[in-house]
Amino acid sequence: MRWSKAYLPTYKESPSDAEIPSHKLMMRAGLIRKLTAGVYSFLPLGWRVLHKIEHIVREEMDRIGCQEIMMPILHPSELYEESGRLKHFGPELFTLKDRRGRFFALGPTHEEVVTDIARAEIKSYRQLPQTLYQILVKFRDEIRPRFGVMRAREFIMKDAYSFHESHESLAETYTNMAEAYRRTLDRCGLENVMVEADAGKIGGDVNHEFVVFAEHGESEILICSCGYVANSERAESLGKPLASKEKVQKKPEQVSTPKMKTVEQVSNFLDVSPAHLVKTMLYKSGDSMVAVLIPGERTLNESKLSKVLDDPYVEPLRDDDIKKLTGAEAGYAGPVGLPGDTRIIVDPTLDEYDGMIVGANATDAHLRGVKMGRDFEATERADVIAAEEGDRCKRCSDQILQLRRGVEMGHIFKLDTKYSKAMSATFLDNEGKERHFIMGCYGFGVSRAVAAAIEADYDDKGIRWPKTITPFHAIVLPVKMSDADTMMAAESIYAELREAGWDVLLDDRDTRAGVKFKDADLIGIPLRITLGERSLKEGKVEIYHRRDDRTELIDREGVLDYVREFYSA
RNA sequence: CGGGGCGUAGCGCAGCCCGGUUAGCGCGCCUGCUUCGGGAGUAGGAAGUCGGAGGUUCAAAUCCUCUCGCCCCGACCA
Repeated sequence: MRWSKAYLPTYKESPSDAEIPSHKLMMRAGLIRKLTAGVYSFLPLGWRVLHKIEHIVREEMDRIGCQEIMMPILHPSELYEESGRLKHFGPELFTLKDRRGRFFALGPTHEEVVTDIARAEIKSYRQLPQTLYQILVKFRDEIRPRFGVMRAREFIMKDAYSFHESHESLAETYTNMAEAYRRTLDRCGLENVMVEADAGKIGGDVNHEFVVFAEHGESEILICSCGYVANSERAESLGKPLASKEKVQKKPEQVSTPKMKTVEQVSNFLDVSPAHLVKTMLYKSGDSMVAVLIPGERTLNESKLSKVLDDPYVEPLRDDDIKKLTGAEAGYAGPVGLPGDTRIIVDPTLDEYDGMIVGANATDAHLRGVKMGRDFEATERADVIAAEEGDRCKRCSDQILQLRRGVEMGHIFKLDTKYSKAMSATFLDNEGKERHFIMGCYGFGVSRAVAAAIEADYDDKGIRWPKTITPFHAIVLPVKMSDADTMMAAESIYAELREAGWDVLLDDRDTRAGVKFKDADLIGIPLRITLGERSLKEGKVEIYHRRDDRTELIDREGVLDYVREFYSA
């Protein structure tokens, strides 16, 4: 491609609405342009990178026997009523009406559609297993789209779905898929890790995320040197060691804590560390009331609580309901003397406590020296706190968890029969019995990967593409456009590399060399072939390595071999 | 959805509080001359519904009301 003829606009400055490096650089280097919040066009440079990633994804999917298809974007809303996901997705689903007033959704993922396809054709266990995939634009009306294509409302995703007669078969595909994801990310040059994750709206139990390490990623990963690694939404830990303990008293002592509602206020007021306090958080699950007890300085992980209660719709009590249940204003709830049918869930980190300070279920009062098992009974003991950096690892119990940030690039799920049951998708097994498909689904964020690759490696000059997904393998930069020999060399190297199948960008713009150098750095092509008057006279050209910021002089004749060697390494 | 911020030329911004004639600056863009290996200099030039609608006023980018859009923070901390 000749830059003089190409649609490759670059900016010196970042648009003011871009926050993180990848977003700024994608705008500055002319990869994308925003249409409206969370909706982007890909310009030629961005589109090339997207294609290269898609290509790698296809190869890895095909390698493990997946078959590519293309499903519609427009989905009749009845499908979501059937699967029960209408309310799960809620406002995140983009919906529209046709001229007759019938409702449709723009596909956020395709479990429903693919299950509808499978139930029509797959009738026998002999046709199983099957794995279908597609690379298609997806729509989700995100609460808060941000960071450019990193969290967009319209984005490109590879989604695969597998159908099985047995859990063993699913497990095999699941393992293959995990391996394919790891290979895909490795081939894209992205340092990644597979972690246990939270299932979110897709459902199912077993699921793993593939996270690419990046400073500005939205995912938090907790890692232990013993090998334990998990998403912070799901990670388990033993908390931090207690510095001091509250003494148990003969019977709970009621202390006056006027207007002291937060843990911070109460612990300051009583002059004890927040770890002495036990936070009582009140929830409603169906018709039953739930009190959750966790250490004062900890955060409750609602997703864990949902799982413990087996209820995706758990919600915190509102202030007036708190008053009804405890008889006190919000801020003074405690486990002692709650109505008998209240479920009391206690986090295991509280086992280490002797006494506790808890709300008194009376406005402006707390109880000191409370003992669990004597003053109140726990209904259940379950891990519900959010793990944090610095916690003791639950797996090995003597190492400390470290935090690393990253971008969620892939997410794979064992769905079991969640969708096949909801949508009555069945086949006959070898005994002639009707059974529901056992399913898996596997998503990969293709457009997000473009941003993640930039996020994972850039410098103050611009992007540094990994070799495998770079939009161009080399950029040819003639320094002096008015010099005939320079231009002749530029044209011949450009032609030579192109004929050999390399993607080459020729910067034939009639502009100053400095501008070209800056732009070349910005768009991050791994190899720059600089053609200068002096070195050309000696039959040499300069090769500049973007990643290492290093220049080499080589013979003009050796260019093709040099490029070939660079990319085969 | 709650809170905060911002909409002025393709991009980055000033002007607004305290209303006043042709609305500025930098980058970019066009033309000429000089320059030419790390975002050139110079002379000239094009480009704006001041997000939109309504209002106040002799007069509105500026004040008031409504509205649309964009960005950030939050949406468990009792």
